[in-house]
This record gives sequence, C-alpha cells and structure tokens, in this order.
Amino acid sequence: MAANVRQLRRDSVLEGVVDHLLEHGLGNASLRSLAAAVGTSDRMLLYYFSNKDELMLEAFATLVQRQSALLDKILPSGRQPFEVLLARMWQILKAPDYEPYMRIWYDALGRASQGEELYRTLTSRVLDLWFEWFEPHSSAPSTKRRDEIAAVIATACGLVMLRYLGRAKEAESAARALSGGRTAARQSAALTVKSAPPRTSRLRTQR
Amino acid sequence: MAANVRQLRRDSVLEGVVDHLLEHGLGNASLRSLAAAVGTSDRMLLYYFSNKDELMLEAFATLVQRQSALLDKILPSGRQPFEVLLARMWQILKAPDYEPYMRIWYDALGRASQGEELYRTLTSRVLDLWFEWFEPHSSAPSTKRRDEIAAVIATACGLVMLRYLGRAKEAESAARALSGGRTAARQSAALTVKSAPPRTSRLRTQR
DNA sequence: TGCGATCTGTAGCAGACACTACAAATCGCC
DNA sequence: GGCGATTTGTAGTGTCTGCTACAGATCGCA
Repeated sequence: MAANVRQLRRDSVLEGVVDHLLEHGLGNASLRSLAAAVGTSDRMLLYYFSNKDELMLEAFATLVQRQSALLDKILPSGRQPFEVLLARMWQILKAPDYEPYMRIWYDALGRASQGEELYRTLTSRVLDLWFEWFEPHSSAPSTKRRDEIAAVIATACGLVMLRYLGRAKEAESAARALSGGRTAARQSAALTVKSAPPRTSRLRTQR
Repeated sequence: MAANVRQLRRDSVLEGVVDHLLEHGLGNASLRSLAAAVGTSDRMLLYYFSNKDELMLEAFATLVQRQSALLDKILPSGRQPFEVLLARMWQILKAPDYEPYMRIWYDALGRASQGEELYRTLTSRVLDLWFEWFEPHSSAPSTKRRDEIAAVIATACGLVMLRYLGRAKEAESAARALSGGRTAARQSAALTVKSAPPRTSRLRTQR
C-alpha cells in the first residue's frame, strides 16, 4: 500500500519529466532543472530513481509509449504502396503533435552517433516502433517489406531534417514529388518486384 | 612578421582542433581536451581565439572547406537524373572518408534542432554546400532543380541515419531500390557518358 | 502513545566547464 | 646587453553537473 503510493508518485514524476523533455529537449535536462519542472528536488528524483540513467531510460520508455499511442490514432487501413506510406509518414512526422518527438529524435540521434549507449537504445526503440507500425501497412512482399519500410523511414526523416534546418519549402516540394510522382511509382515497382508494368503512356498529363 | 608567425601557429592549432573534432566528435570537445589533443593548454586556445565560440566557428569553417574539397574530388560530369544523383550521394556519404563528417553532421543536427545558434550555422553551411555541389549536376528543369536536390539530400541523409543506427543492411537495400535498382550499371554509364539522359527520370510536378 | 520505517530538506562533495589574473619567460629590436 | 612587447604557465574564479551524508519530518501500525 505504501509501495503503491510510492509507485503512483513515481509515475507522476516520470510523466512530468517526460513532459519537460518534450518541451525543452534533452539538452538542458539536468536533474535539478527536471526536478524544478516537476515541482520537487533533485534529491527526490534520486530517491525514486537510483540513477539519472535509470530515470532517462524509464522516461524514454514512456516517450516511446506515448509516441506509439499517437501513431495508433492515425492508422490508415490496408496495405499501401511506397508512395502512399511515405506521404503518410511525412504527414504524421510534420504534424505539430509529433514535432516535439522529432526534436528529441534528432537530439538523441546525435548523441547516439557519438556512441552514447543510452541514446542508442532510445533511437533503436523508436526505430523498432516505426518498423512495427508500418509492417501491416506495406504492400511489399514479405521478403522486401522491411527494406521498403526502411526506405520510407529514411526518406521521411530526411525530409523532416530539412524542415528543421530552415528548408521547409524545399522539403514540402520534395515530399510531394517523392510520394506523388512517377519516380515513386517506379520505386514502388522496384521494391515490390512484381514485374513492373512500364506504363509509357502518361508522359505528360499535367502541370 | 611576428603577426605572421602567430597566424601560422593559430592555423596549425585550428587544423589540430578540426582533426580532433573529426575523430572524437563535438561531444567531448572541451577546451581542455581539445588543447591536450593539439599539444597545448586551454590557456593558449583562449590566447589565439577570444572565445570557445570563436574557435568552434572557425573550426566549422575549415570543416566545411575540407568537406568541400572531398566532394570536389568525386565529381561526376554532366547532369544526371534523380536516381543517379541519389546513388552518387549515398556512395559518397557512406564512404569511410566521409564518415567522420557525417557523424559530426548528426551531432550538430541534434544541437541545431534544440535551437543552439552555433550549430544552426554549421548545419546550414553544410546544407548550402551540398545544394551548391549538386546544382550543376541535376538534370531537373531549373525551377524544380532545388527541390530535386532537396529530395536527394533528404533521402541520402536518412539512409545514412539508418546505417548509424544499426540498420546498415536495410539501408543498403533501400538505397538500391530508391536509386532504381540498377545502380551499378547506370552509375558507371553516368561516369563515362556525358550526354544528358533524356526522359529517364524527373521529379514529378505536383498535382 | 510510541516505535520503526518511510519520506524529504539542507548542505555539501568532487569533478568538469569556460574563462581570468598575474607573473614569469621569451622574443625582436636598438 | 637591455628594453618593451609578445607569448606562456600557474593557479584560481564562479558555475554547473550527478550524487551523497545526515538529520529532521511524517507516516502506518502496535
């Protein structure tokens, strides 16, 4: 019962920490500032969690959980070709709801690429989440599915990167082209290997 | 003359700093560790450069310069379609020579996405470098060129990201698929033939 | 009511950080 | 050789970091 209360407080502290991370990033997440944001002291954080690493690890877990919940809300039905998946992911990733997660994503990515194990696990988990999420929506044959999803994730993340670096306009056009154009159709064909029908017909239909 | 000597020393210190950054990333780049790597003291770094920010800014400048030199060495001739450009950039970015730069790239990207101005300028410069580098090699019509290049950059960076996060295999397959599936053949053709390939590919104009 | 366990505040540690004060060494130049 | 400016080493400041020692407060339960 006492243990129960403790667990509850611990959870609420954790939620507050995650809120703060989403709002202010991993950058200035010292125990002191985190504690201040949640309304306690660093002493208390280290009472509930034995380490800062333990804190961050659990915070990451709920971060991934929240992200997963966000994704589930925007589930398209059925299996879709590459360009539809890409358009979908781009749409999701650039939505204001998702922006804080992407900011943390890039922050963690930077630290992970420096070899920090803690952040490697976070990025890996999020990546797994994305792969799993797309798994039932890819129309590629199962042997090629993972690769197609990888292409979707890589492209969408790259586009978000451009957005964050002040190239939002170009990112938008590129996204439209990649997900709507002939290029994408061919890519999809290449990925699905279903003997691409070379539709030479519509060379110029619009514009 | 004395001023000249000072400039020389300053430059050599700067080169050493850049070497260290390339090898160990921005993460542990404290004045002390940088100084130790170059063989001086932090006191000296602050003698040559008034700030740490000034040091980093100049280091970034030569970083971009070196990167630019690296790119110039692998210049394919003529304008190429999207798939070829993508294959090319993927090939470049994943090369061992370029890996340290990409590691720094992602590190800086993370900090930039947190709003740190210093790193925003670095990423912006590198981005500009890439855009400029591709400018004379894109076969897209001039109004669409920048968007096509954006697509190439975004996709390639996303693929590198997957590589760094332990999904090298998927990244490789995705790259092959995205760049047309016939990467090798097209690429060698691109290298030797200078005539612009006609309707092979272009980014679709949006609907 | 009182005892033991659970909580929490205060103060501080030791290390890292960018940066500085000050003085000693070194150098070019007359 | 000696003077003035440039170049360095030593030691320190103040701030921040994760983390801890210790003691007081609070609580459940007999």
